[in-house]
Amino acid sequence: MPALDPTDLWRRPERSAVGPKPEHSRSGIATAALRIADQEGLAAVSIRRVAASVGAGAASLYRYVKSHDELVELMMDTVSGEYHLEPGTGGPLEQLLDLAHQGRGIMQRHPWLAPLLLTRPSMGPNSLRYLEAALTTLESVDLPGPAKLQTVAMLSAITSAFVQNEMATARPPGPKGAATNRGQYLAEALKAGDYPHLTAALTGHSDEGHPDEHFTSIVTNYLTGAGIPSQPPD
Amino acid sequence: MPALDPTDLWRRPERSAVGPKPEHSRSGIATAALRIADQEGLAAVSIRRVAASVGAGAASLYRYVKSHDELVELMMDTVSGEYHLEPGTGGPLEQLLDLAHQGRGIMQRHPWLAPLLLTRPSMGPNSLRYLEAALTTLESVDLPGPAKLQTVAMLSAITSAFVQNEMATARPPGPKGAATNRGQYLAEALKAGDYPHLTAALTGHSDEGHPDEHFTSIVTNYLTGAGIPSQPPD
DNA sequence: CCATAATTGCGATCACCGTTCGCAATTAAG
DNA sequence: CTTAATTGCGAACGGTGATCGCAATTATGG
Repeated sequence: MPALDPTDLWRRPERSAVGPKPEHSRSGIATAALRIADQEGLAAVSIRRVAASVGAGAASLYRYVKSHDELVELMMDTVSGEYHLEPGTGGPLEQLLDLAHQGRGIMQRHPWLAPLLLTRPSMGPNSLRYLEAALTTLESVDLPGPAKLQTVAMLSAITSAFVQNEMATARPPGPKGAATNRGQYLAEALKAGDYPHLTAALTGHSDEGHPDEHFTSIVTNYLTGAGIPSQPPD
Repeated sequence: MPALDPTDLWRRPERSAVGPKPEHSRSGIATAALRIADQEGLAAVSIRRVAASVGAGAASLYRYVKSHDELVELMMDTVSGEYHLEPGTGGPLEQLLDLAHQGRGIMQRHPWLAPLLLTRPSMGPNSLRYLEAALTTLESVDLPGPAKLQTVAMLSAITSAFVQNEMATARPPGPKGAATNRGQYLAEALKAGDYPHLTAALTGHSDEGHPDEHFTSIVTNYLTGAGIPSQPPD
């Protein structure tokens, strides 16, 4: 009976017919929540915090959003609006590649996004618009519908995975030579003599080229393997 | 100053020299936490819940684990122990493919694992053993150390992404014809006429073959593109 | 013009969470 | 046998998501 599905958010009108005018709005709440999440992480996005940030009482937020999950759903759909979805040029592969790069940019701007994207795909209007655009890209490709969906989903998944890996690898801003706890422990473990290959792999100094090209090659590889052509068939 | 790094767990001895014998153990706590997470989801794994499950007071758990994060780290490393890491046969690609399949199995057995794996890689002994095995697989491959690490990390990432996508797609156990909320909303949105390609893609009945083969082809594709050979060079 | 009905804002409150503190009880070492 | 460390844990603190009830506000129908 209870509305546990955050997707219910999109079935409710933002404002109903009668009653006092709301002092706030979904978009206002969304941008406030976004600012907090971008700066302090998703964990800092609590109902009370967001409410205070827009100048409302804690309980008032529930007039705009039925649950914390719905708030997150709102945030996800809002950032989905950052895609530029003009028709685009090039073959299906090139267009999907462009979408993937855009997605990577969005996930980098909003570090909390990538993990969520895999666990709970959003179904808001902006997210659906993105999906539609991605599928439009595959219009000329001869593949069953579900396969196209799968491909687009895996594209997002790979992008998310890449970005998360990118972020986990990125060394935290430690300007001083202060050894991190993690590093200290690792050093101990390696000194013990087990894990010889791990030691070797970590010892070799990091030569990792430009991550942009790396990302491009991974995605291209996947799409090619999935049967997405670079040029539309004639 | 505070030990915020969950990795600190592995630097502490399980039992110290003096004092009364502990009534519980890390592994006991881990298995209790695992049972709860597997059955009711990671959100149900609270300190109090796990403590009660092993017959201890809530505050007592902190004698074994310094924080909730460490408890999760303990859980992750424990399931990492489910890998079978015998040397294995075949070329590097085949061996990595086998590890990926094992990983998929583990993530399916423990649905809470996949999302965590990307966000917070574990560094416990079992996790390191896995990493070592994966790198041993690449012994004969001529690639710089960091590149090998990247490859192994992306392999886990892709596997996690695939499993999460798999689970999100899997229809929840709705035996009756009861339309889910999500479905209802989607139907409405599609009926509006926007999203024609999405509609088409969803209308086409799902013909998705065996997901095992799909997974194999995706991973093989990635590994091949990453320069991992099927047979060791002579 | 006014009464009605719906809706908003929100203080108070509930249950639960992670975490800390202080203390009695237990144990190994000197 | 004394000492020092360690365990188990009840109680408490601050924060969380969520609910309830009520006063204030508003568009609509009579």
